[in-house]
Amino acid sequence: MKSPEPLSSLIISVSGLAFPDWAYKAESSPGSRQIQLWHFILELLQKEEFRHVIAWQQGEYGEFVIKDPDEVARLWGRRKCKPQMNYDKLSRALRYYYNKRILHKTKGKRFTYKFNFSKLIFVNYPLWDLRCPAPPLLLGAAGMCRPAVVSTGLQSEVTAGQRGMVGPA
DNA sequence: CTCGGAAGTA
DNA sequence: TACTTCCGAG
Repeated sequence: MKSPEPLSSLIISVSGLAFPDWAYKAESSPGSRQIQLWHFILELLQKEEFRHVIAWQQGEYGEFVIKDPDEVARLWGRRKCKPQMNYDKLSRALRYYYNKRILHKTKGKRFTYKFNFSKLIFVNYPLWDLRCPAPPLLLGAAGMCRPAVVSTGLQSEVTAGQRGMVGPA
């Protein structure tokens, strides 16, 4: 069954924070796209209820540690309807992110990866409000830490602004 | 554990 | 395209 809700007014509330539905979609796709793994990881990273499963690495910019690989895999598998998911497979998906420049591995540190935020957040989360215990990740760019109450007007702004590339030098 | 090729799925 | 599955190598 398809959701009949209008794209403009769907707001998802998450432990004090509100996220517009488009925040869950990838860069350029107005329609309904499946959730991305990095979206999911960021999602878990925001909720304190998963702090024992996955959390930001204190002191490191955008670095996070998967404290309970099996649980993260189980949660990911549930979201994607892949009951057979496990850390071996999930980590393979994460490794594909290395070339995509979304993530990279923190060598030596077990279950530790790091986001390449410089290219990710600004393109996909123009209004992201990350108040994680970690460093002030996205400050510095245009003031984005705004209340996530999105109106219809912002959507077109986002859709239009996405092509403003932030590509490699 | 971590890496990345190769084949398969939707 | 974005993984999922399987797996040999380091």
